[in-house]
Amino acid sequence: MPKPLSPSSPSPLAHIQSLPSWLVGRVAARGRGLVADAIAGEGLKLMQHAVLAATAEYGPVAQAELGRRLAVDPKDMVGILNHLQDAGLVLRTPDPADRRKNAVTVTPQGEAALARCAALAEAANEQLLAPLTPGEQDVLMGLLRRVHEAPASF
Amino acid sequence: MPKPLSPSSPSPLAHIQSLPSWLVGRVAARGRGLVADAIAGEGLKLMQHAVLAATAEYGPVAQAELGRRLAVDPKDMVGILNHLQDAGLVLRTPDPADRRKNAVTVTPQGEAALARCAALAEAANEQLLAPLTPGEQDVLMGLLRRVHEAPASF
DNA sequence: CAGGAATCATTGGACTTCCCCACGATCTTC
DNA sequence: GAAGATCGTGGGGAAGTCCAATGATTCCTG
Repeated sequence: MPKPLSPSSPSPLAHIQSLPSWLVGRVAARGRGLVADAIAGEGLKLMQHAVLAATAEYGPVAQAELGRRLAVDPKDMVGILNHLQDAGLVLRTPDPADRRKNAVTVTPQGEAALARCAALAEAANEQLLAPLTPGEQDVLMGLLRRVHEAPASF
Repeated sequence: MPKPLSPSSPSPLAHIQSLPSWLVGRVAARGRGLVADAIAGEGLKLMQHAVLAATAEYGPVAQAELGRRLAVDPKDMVGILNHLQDAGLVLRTPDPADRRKNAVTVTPQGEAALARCAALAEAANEQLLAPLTPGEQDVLMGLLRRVHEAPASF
């Protein structure tokens, strides 16, 4: 029995699957999987990589500040930083100016791991966008950036 | 003309946030939230809405087939259909041709709820893509569709 | 300066998605 | 008929996201 022909008629499901939210969700799931697999060799998850990068950029920074930048829940930030600190990539130091805060800094090992992960993540993203020409990739990124930055000004 | 960054990139976080996987993930999260809030009034979750729509399109259809179309785990499909059936939106009937299968069909109430949800979901997506002109929205959708359908042709 | 509001890090719990395994019933193929 | 695959249904678990609450601390305001 041959498998059914590809459905191209207008219908409820086609309607759903043509919704931007559905499509962008599927693409996001694939991109997440690709990058996660790429940096898995470094022992880091997506958010751990992102937090490591954010820490490297913003120097000594409080956890809450990291959470705001990356849209990560404070609870999850604790676990992420625990893992990064156990791996020796990041350091938590009491902030002398505000004893509520932890001043998070990147260790040299953290910077080395970050450099490796950045290359791996970039390769994974090239794979994700392989169907598009470089010019189309720029267009896609520009549109996504506008959609992203419009509601939550940054 | 963006060229690849050297290993010692000056801004790791900006690098991460400019990755397509990150950007598309943020947009997907926002889209998911918008649509979820929109159809929450109908008592449906995202996947329940999608399954309802898929059932409406493919007429009497087996659960496994629905799961394959929507990339939903068979275990989760059971729970989704249980909820839809308890809400009177969907009907499970033994398939006379293959008594292993359940022929899932949409009830009239299901079609009514689907129509309402479709309008709500569409409104939420318009809100998501509001920063773009209609033409830009079409471009974005076309690019996303190509990225989505390239690796797993369906 | 005192007291209330806000912030910080942390913990707890709930929900969702995805994965592996297993079972009985049923269909397909040899 | 027998072997293997498929279907629906469960159990259990890992991971990600979100909300609520708590004790310590800082900031704001009167």
